Amino acid sequence: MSEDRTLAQSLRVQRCPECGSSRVMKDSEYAEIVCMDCGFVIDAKLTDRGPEWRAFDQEQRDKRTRVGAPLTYTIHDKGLSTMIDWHDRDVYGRRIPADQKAQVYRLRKWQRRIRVSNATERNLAFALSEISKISNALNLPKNILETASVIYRKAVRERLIRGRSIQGVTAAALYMACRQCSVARTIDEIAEVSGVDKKEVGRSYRFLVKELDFFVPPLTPSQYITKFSNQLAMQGKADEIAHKTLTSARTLKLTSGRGPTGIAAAASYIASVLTGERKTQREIAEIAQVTEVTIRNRYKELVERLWFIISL
DNA sequence: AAGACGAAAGTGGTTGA
DNA sequence: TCAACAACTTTCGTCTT
Repeated sequence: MSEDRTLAQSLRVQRCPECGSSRVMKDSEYAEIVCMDCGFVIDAKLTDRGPEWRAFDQEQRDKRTRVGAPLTYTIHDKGLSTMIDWHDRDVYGRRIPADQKAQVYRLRKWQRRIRVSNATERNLAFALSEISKISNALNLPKNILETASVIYRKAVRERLIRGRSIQGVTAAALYMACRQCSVARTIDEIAEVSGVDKKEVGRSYRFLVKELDFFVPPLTPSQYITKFSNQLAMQGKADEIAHKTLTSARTLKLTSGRGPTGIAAAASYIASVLTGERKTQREIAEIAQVTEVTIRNRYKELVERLWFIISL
């Protein structure tokens, strides 16, 4: 009974948080819940972590509990590592008799060999550590790391890594994960910390999107606005105004075809002026990675069309 | 003197023949 | 594959605060 309930709870996802579609499907082969309309990966680890037994008293609980680290996709064997340590001692700390030492040594050797057995495993182990490194450097949340790991595993399974640099693909997978989770990070930032050429990251990214048949929702300026106001240390009020400016701009069709960073930067600039905590164009340009000229152009367009809305 | 403004030329990526 | 194209950048001179 409780088994059914916990499973149902873990699968109770009715709507895609990204596009609101109710066509949500469980892809058990890849252990994902995926939105059928926009491709958003709603949940990537369909492991039922709840206990599949019931315990009526402490004794039963102790008896039935099994202990283990949670599964993670960020370690090449999903965290299911067993290591035989190098002490020649048994579980009670007693020395192992000489005639068994050779056997323990052999076991240890094979354990090591099995863990990272072939080239694919080594590749995976290296790539996943690389992903962790980059995501740590960028202070990315853990779910991004997991998503990126899943994407990379998928790429490996589809044999897409051949002929491509591991670093390039890891960076691309991470960028993809950011996009999937609506975390505004530019290719530049990822290229910077991963030490991979920006073009290479972009190429790999496009390749992955095409081959894995992913639909990646386009980055919206509003995601950048949140990021910018954080970096500019602006107050919530300014953030709010910037978002409002943006929605008006969208209804006036001023956003299509324009780079989202430029629009977000301009909206942030307008907000900074309106709230009185004025930031220079250069400051914002620096953070937004666009030029002052672009901010000025967007700003001009926005003000021309929006001033009457604001004055109303 | 710093910041804002805008013109003009240059750059990298996309599109359509 | 190539030219046309729009968005964006770089550069630089001028105006404003």
